[in-house]
Amino acid sequence: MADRRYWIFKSEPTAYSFNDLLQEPGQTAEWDGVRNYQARNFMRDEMKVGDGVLFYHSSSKPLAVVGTATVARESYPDHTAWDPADQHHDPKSTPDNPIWFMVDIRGERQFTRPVILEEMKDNPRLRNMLLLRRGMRLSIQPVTREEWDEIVSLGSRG
DNA sequence: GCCAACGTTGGC
DNA sequence: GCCAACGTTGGC
Repeated sequence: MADRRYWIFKSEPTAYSFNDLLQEPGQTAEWDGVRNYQARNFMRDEMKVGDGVLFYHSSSKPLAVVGTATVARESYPDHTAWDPADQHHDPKSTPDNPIWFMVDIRGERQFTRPVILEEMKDNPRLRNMLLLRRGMRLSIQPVTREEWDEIVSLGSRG
């Protein structure tokens, strides 16, 4: 898969954790609720089935990448935007003219140990990671092959 | 709980 | 189209 791309998805584990993903049927879940255009564009325009996903726990202890997932379904409209009862309801989005999109991801591997944010900051190989940039709040970010390899390698150590 | 760094909204 | 006000994110 020469053109496989890599991403990092942030999630607050109190809202949805990596463990929650692993307990889904088929370990697969809709990544719904994203209401940021840049993150949407990544999902809608750039993600392909098979892309790698680093699963990052934000606003938690520890702040860390805890495992990997893969994109299991290419983007399609996020139906939660049409649901008035949903927390992420957006009346501007309709089935005829959807604004928000999502992909499905499938849990792949839980790390043998979390790769914590502090450690990532100290790692010269991750110096340029978007995640570590001041003020970078995007919940979905692209990750380079090198960054992916480094983090997966760190997370695979005993 | 604080607050910096955003993104969005809406008046003009 | 500008930009102040506001809301949110997310590390600290």
